[in-house]
Amino acid sequence: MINPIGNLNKIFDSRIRLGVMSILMVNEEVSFNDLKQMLELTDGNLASHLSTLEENGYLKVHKGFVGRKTNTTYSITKAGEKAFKGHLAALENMIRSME
Amino acid sequence: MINPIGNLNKIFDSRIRLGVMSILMVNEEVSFNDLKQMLELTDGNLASHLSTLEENGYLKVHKGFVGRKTNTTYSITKAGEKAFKGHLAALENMIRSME
DNA sequence: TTAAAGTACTTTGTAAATCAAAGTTACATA
DNA sequence: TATGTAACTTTGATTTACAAAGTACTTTAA
Repeated sequence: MINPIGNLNKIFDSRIRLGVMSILMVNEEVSFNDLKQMLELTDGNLASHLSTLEENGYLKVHKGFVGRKTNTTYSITKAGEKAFKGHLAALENMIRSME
Repeated sequence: MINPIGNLNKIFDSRIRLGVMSILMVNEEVSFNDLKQMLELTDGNLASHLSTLEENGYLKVHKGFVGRKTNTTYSITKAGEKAFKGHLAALENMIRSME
């Protein structure tokens, strides 16, 4: 039998990174503050998970303004989309063996 | 918006515990060694994850024999089944928002 | 009858991950 | 001038994960 967890992506073991990705799959661009509120996180915690995702090439950052306030938004990359879909497929496979 | 990761079960953040549970959802009883081989783990690592699951009431242990060799098997409890299904439902909910 | 091997752990020690809180930089508004 | 907001980074503590070694018991092979 093949290891049923071997295809799961380690980056997505974290519930927070999983949450960020699932939000960015739906929404083209989401701001730092929106993510923070949706996921109920402290600044530091969110920032560190975002940088993990960014370092892995799963999302990209846009620094802009809303009026005169700084506004950082995040969006998923092609690689991120692929990785996330791959992870979901692996989860599905793992669970499909249940039938 | 409601926190999309709030309903995920922390016990199942671990890929290994997720793997154990998914195996035990299919198979009525699985031995320590079979789990070890299926998940490709060291004894200690598997044992510690199993005891976490046991402490949470998600699986139960049966100590028996095969021939004259000791043989420990594990099976899922009702609570474990419920928790696992709940986790999967939470994952699905989180992802369903993608459509 | 020693020796080697298997089962199912527990213990030990280290490394990695997680997180809150505080500090930081930069601009904005009162 | 002082307070506020955004988006971090740094710090430090706690938790988690893991491999490796050790343990207790039994079995099988030499």
